[in-house]
Amino acid sequence: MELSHILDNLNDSQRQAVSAPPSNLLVLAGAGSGKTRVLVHRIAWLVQHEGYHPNSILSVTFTNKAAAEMKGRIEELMHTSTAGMWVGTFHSIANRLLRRHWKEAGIAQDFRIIDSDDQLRLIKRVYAELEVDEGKWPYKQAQWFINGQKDEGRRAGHIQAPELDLYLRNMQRIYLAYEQACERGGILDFAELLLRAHELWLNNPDLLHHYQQRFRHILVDEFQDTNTIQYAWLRVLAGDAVPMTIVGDDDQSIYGWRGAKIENIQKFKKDFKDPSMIKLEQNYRSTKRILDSANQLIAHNPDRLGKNLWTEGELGDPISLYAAYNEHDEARFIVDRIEEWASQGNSRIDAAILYRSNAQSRVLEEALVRASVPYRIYGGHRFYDRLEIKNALAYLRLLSNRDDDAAMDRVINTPTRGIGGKTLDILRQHANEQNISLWAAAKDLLSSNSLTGRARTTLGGFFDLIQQLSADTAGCDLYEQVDHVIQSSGLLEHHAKEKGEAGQARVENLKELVNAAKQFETGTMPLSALQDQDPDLELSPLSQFLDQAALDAGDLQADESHDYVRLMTLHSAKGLEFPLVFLSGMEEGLFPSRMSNEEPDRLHEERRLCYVGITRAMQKLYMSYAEVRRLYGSETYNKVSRFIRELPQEHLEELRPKASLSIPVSSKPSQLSAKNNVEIPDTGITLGQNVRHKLFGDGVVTNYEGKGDQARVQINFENEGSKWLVVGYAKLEAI
DNA sequence: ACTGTAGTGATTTTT
DNA sequence: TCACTACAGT
Repeated sequence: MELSHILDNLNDSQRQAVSAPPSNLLVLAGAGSGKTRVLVHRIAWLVQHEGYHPNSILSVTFTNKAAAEMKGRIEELMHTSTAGMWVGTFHSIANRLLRRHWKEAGIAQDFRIIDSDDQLRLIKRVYAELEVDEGKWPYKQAQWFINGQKDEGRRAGHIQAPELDLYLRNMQRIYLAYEQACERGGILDFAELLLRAHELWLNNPDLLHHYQQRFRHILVDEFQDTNTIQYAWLRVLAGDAVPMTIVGDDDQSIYGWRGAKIENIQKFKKDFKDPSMIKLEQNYRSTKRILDSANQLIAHNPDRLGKNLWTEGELGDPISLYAAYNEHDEARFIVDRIEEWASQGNSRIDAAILYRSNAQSRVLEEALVRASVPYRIYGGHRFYDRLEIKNALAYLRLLSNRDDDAAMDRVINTPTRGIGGKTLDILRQHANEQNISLWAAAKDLLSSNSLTGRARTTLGGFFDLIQQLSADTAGCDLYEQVDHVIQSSGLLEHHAKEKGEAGQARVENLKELVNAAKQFETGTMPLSALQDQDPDLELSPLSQFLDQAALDAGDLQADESHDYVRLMTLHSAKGLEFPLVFLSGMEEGLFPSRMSNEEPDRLHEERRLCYVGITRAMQKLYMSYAEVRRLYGSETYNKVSRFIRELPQEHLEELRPKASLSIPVSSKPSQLSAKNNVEIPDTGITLGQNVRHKLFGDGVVTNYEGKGDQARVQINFENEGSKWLVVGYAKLEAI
């Protein structure tokens, strides 16, 4: 077979990685070094050169987006379908295994997956059941605890809680009751999928052996993001039988706070047999100055595997640093730069504004709106997370599995049908006492005539509604089922009644859900990246659709327009690239976050986050910080981020050179009026004078304060309307 | 069932 | 500051 297409157009290290013998291999892939390319080409190499059957390849990613991209590129390169290959996220692959082997895994055949929102609701119910005081032990803390334990592979029963450790004893109690509630409802949360998949191997040696025979090679993307249970799952599956190719970058590990173990990369080198390592250091994305800056920054971190990005490309522009007076000034500056860039014939889609925390987006958004610049904020609510969608899905879940308490809990009185708190209490108590699901409890109470009056009527009404919906939609197409459910349940009407535009939007979303169901069935799903149906399994379309909704974000396709700026957190920018990038809020306390100040490891992760941010930029990078920032209602005066100081100064261009207007002011901060015509000492500039600033244009000097090189001049700029703007160290010329 | 108010807490997020 | 929650009152 002609194989040149697999190895052509690769650089030396890429080619080495792709064509390495099929044994354990670690590919240390720097940002923008073509790691997906290497993974895809390696799969093609294994199949077309080493003669592996496509079915014997297992390729694991973290996000659906990455999995979808990989599938697409494999098909493009190999001109074959990826249908037989196992390419998916850890969670979707775990789900696929558990759907097949639910018996061996000891779970319900029709188990449903719940997201963290439903998980929290369930935990709240457990609290009520156990009469735990929420004030003492916040719900979120229990959720954090449970997920953390599962990520480490620990069950509630494994925990050794000393009698005096009240925290641990309480958490264990909650974890235990939560486990039971999940068991009762046939519910699996995200962490449980992974834990069960791991236990599946441990408890069923024959099954493990079967899959070790089946998979001849395992490939893992973003290995630095694996947590303990994911590593363990891979470790057991691979054993000494299945070689692995892992790709990762320790310098881009930014998810330690949610359990990712950066050391898993080093562990791989120790735990797996004869691993070889190849570094991909040639970068095809950024200019030399950007790469040099990133390299020098990350060099401040200890214990790196070590890697230096280089490029054959241009030196490029310096990194521009802007010291804004406050967050509004910063936002205005960024918007001005974008408009300047757009006016030079560039597209706004090529520009991204990145920030450390979501709270920062608001001011930026305001500035964009004021300047009528189109933008889109990334992150936040996923399609399947919206209230109305979750409600609709809960009805569908209940149709698929009556025992799904999380679903029942959500819709039993949505829309309101007069089932009051008292009735619910009775129902829950009965369910707990009998250790049965809410649905079973309702059935019990209704048939035993132990309810009276209104409670009986309303609960009976709900019971009949679900049965009726089920009967009505038997044999229907999926989309008809969805459509029927949102209408007959009264959900559509309920949301339509909501006042304002919100109601309208919700109705639209519900219609979009029907549409999504239609497209899901016909296999033309633009909402989705998943499409990970197991051809060997007979799962109802509804179940498949619900799995999809649980495991996939359902992100809408990018807009038709290519003229909007993108705003996102540094975390969600990982894996992306933009010609023009702004890193905003480069201040101590914000970035690095004050929460990371205590532990060195957390600070290192912040530094890696900055490294990720810098390496997103292809052509031009701006960084900015605000001297004063309003945060949580009070003004904070932050120092410039240490990360700025860690950059090579020769690649930095300060848009406000400090030296150009250093004002030795010995007097107290002044409140002098602009009319006074007082000279600011040693500057030759007087209050009331007209000045020109190279970025802001013309203005009037109206005040100064501070002393020494801390002095600030306050200038009222004409083009800023009546706004006051204080500019420190500004380069000014008199006009 | 809806509405008002007082209290609270506030990186980062995928599945 | 502000957005979200729990709870009390109608």
